[in-house]
Amino acid sequence: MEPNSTTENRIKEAARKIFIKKGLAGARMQEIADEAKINKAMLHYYYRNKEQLFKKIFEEVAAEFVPKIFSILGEDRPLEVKVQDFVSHYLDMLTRNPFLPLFVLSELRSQPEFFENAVGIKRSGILEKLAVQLKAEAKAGHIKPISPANFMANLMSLSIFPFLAQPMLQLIFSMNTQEFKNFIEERKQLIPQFIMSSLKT
Amino acid sequence: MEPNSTTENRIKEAARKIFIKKGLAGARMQEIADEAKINKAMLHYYYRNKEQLFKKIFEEVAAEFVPKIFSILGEDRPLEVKVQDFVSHYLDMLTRNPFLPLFVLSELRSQPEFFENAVGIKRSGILEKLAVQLKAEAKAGHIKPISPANFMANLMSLSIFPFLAQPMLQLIFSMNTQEFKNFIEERKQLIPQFIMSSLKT
DNA sequence: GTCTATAAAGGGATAGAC
DNA sequence: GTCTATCCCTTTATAGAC
Repeated sequence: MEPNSTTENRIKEAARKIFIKKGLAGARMQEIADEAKINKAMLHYYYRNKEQLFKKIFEEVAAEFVPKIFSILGEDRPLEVKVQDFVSHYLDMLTRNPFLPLFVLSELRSQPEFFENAVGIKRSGILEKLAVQLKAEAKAGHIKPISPANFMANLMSLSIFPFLAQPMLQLIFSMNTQEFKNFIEERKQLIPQFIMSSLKT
Repeated sequence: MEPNSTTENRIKEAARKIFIKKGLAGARMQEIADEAKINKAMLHYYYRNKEQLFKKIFEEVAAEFVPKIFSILGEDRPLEVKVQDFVSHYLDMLTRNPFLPLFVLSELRSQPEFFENAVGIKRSGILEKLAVQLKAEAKAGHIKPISPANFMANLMSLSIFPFLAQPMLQLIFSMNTQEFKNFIEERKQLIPQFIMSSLKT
């Protein structure tokens, strides 16, 4: 068993696994209990009901999805370096947690209110810093002008979408799981190139 | 009521709406019946059970998601024109059906076998034509070399992801629904520019 | 804290009248 | 084809012993 194997930790790990795979509606309390190797009644002892257990898990997972990594974008470094760092770290994280984006975005659609707490990015000032840098670089003629929203949408799209569409991409391009991993690995180099080339004046 | 308001059509429209919003596990037969303004028993009369009703709907929706529009990419026209056409048409379709991508990709994760029939793209020869064109353009020095998988992944990422992440983007960038529509409208021009600039030699 | 047993609600499916 | 009534399995949640 795991190192920090208290009952509560086992419940959280099990719930995380099952909720991410099946979503709130598709998950079964019995399945979570089995995965945690405990009795179903214990779930209710620790977290009164399914909703509360889910809420707890979702908030933790959502906080990972819009992660510390975003702080990279607020640092005082050249744009290109920040893009490379962001893509590299984010793709690593998503390779370890490939189902995370679909889970967060799916549940976010039906439960938008869960998200507000989890997202620190809006209050962090990162976007403002990024906006200043994009404007400065454009004024200096280093890049084409671009809004922070479009810049971020492009960066996140190129990084996250392949994981959302993994089954479809594997089907269309006849990739097995290892080939998909190689594809992602290759994109760690390519995405920053795409982004920076598209901004060239 | 709708023009072609047979019972079967009303069931399909209602089921489509509810399944897309809640998914297979989250949808309730009662809710679909209410939406269609018929009795729950009628659902079972027309489609023996929930699974079959879902399968019918999913196949139709999946066929729209990897749509006729993809044939644009196989045509004998300049790359730039094809990209513009594709983005413009696809973003229009997604604006009319903003929940469609999340639905298809979510259910595809748990039911990959449903998709095989719906995807005509692999058998269509479009990818081969596209591969030839990308290779020729690169050899002629018009664009940087790029694999069809990366080209398609970029094109689909930039087009589809914003709809998947709509609630998150609206939250982070403080957009209301109209502003989001304007954002998408703007991207009809921007995405082809990004794509083509990133391929410039 | 942990278990067994069971209540209570939810929801898919069917029988049978019209 | 359409409805009402109902069955019955599944799943959440609780009671109560240890």
